[in-house]
Amino acid sequence: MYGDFLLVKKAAVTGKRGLLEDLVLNERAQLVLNAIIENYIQSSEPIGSRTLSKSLGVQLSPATIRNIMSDLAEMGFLIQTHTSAGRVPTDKAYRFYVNSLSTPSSVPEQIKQKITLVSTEQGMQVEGILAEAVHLLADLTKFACVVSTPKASVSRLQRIELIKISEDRILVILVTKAGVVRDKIIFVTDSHTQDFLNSVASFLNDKFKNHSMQEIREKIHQYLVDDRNRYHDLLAQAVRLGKKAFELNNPGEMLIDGQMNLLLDPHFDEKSSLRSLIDAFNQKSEIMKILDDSMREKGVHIFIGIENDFEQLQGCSLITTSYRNNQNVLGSIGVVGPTSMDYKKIISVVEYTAKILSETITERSYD
Amino acid sequence: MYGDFLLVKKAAVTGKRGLLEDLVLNERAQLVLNAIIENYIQSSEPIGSRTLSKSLGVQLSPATIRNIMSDLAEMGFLIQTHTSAGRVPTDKAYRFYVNSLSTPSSVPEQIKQKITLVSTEQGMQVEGILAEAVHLLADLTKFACVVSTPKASVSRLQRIELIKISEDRILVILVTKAGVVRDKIIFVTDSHTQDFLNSVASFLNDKFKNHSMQEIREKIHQYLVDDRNRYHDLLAQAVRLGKKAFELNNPGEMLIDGQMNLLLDPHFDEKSSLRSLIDAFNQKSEIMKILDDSMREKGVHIFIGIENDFEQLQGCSLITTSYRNNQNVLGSIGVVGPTSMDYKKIISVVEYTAKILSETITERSYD
DNA sequence: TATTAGCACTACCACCTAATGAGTGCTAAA
DNA sequence: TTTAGCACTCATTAGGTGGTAGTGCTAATA
Repeated sequence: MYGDFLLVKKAAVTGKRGLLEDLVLNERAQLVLNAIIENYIQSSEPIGSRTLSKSLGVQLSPATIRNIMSDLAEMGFLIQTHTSAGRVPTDKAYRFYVNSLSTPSSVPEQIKQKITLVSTEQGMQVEGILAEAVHLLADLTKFACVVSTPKASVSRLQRIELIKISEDRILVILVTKAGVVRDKIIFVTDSHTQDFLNSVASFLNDKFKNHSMQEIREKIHQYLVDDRNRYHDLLAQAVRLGKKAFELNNPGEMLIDGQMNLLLDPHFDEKSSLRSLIDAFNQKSEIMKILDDSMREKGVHIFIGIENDFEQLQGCSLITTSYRNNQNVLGSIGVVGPTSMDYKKIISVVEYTAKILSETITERSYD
Repeated sequence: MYGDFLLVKKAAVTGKRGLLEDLVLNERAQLVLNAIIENYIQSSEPIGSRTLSKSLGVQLSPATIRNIMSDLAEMGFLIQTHTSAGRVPTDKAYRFYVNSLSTPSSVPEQIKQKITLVSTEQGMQVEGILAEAVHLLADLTKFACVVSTPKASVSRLQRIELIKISEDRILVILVTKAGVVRDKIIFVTDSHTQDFLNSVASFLNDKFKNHSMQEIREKIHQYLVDDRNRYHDLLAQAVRLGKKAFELNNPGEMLIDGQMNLLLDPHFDEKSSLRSLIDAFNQKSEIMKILDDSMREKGVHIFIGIENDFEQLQGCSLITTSYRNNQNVLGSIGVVGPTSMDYKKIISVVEYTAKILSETITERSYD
């Protein structure tokens, strides 16, 4: 049994002796593993010991590499598609590889220039900018890309408008500080004049401007709990309409671009793996969930293959990060691609795109 | 030479003797051609004389059918992939087939029920309904589907709002009778108070409510041509702001759904034909143009293969039709699929979906 | 004259086989 | 511990075969 000689107690490395909580590979094994992964990312073909021996910087014979590879396979970092084939990295290997990427590689100047292009048009609003960003990202990465639109709930109110549509319908328009305009219809039992609605809107604007939707909902709830008879008619009506107007509205949208890119990727050429991806995209909610989660914590989030909770996504990797204005985190943007994607490159491109996106949206915010 | 015996002078058929403007196939040739097309639509495999002889209603020997097929091939209705293969319909054949579909086949009750599902949610706005419709259509047809969002220009004004964002930025919100809310930022050189903007908005609303955007632009232009000194300040400012506010805004969006469906279709399994389709979808403008065109004329529009002006689309067929509210034609909805699609079915589904979509949107309109 | 039967021919396809080659694991030597 | 050497495995490829679904042509038939 070789096996063990590749392992170094993490305790020894970190200096915390005796803790033994995890194990890491020795230097040479790492070298080989990384080389395999990077080769495979490039070629998409199983890597054999001979080819690796040549391309590897260090002088190692194929036989030695075979020994190392054999051990790595036993530890679950590599698998063979069949006995006499080269080896292919597992999800575990990619995880190891990604974790070992300490310094985020910088984005090439050429790509930076392309990303700066976002938002040349002056009048463009948030949704347009997002669409442009996700399209750009899809173009740069050649994978499928997604972006979640800002959640209204976290943003602060800039203004509310109430527009009478018919006797029982009122169009509510909410403008948030983040620059997002949302509209919805509410139904009422008794009819109001437009003048009256204007007064109500004016009242709500005075009262709630600059408050977050969450706060507003809470305050309205408070009013309702209080004895409503204490209030004069306008206020009572305002509160009642306000409750409906600020009710939790659309759960947030998601824009997708570049799905078709996946078709051209050699890793998805068997139709079976595509089918599940199609399902994943059709049923937006799961991807949405991942994007939502990645809003909560700063930085780039990476989900590799089986790490995804959603089964349909376990054949691919997601790289997401949040975007924000100067006040709040607004949403997430991300890439969906094969587990064998070029993590180094994609991570940096996603990160940089999100940065530029944040800057652009901050510029357009209404503060 | 057989050839000619299949042809009947159209003149003879229509009764206009001597005109000779076009030629049509004789009855039996039509029968065979239609059978080939319908078989091919089902099986996606070249059709041979023997199989056809069996499946054909009329009693005809394979040899006879071969003669007919040979002539049809010579006339450009059929091609062979190789010498000893069965025959496959050309775009010309599909065109003939589609033209001969006189009575639009009715939609099966089962599918009708699914289509009625559109718009269960009460508060949903136009864009949401469109998204639902295009998703539904993609699901029913198993092809890629597109829908263009309503052009603001044709619709009538319900209301305009002007919201001060910063000293030099004003958020314009346009609500149309069709139920579409559009927003954009305009830039101004001198600052206004929100109260002033309210007056301007109120003025514009009084003046222009129920007028089409086109009319409004013309009227504003008229004001500007007139000596502007004749007007008092509010009006002058209103006109100036109004001009910017009603300027031709976004060229209209397009929603796409079900692109991935095309991957599963046997006709697109060679990557080459997919590539051009990906381009077509990335460069939305061309498909948009087709949708725009199909708004101008009533009914279902069918573009088969090479009939498409846009080269990237010449490998597939488009079926589009417009949707409307009770006032105006608003946009188009359509399907993009292989040239060998089941035209009979797809046409009827597109038509019916557009009908239901129109009804739903009319219901939600603000008139 | 239109239709059909018969026949020679073609080319794809599925199947087999053998050769090739890239890869492995193991063992023994350095 | 590393490496060279060797036997082995298995996917891939090329060549060859028979079968089959198709054609075109010709001559006989209704």
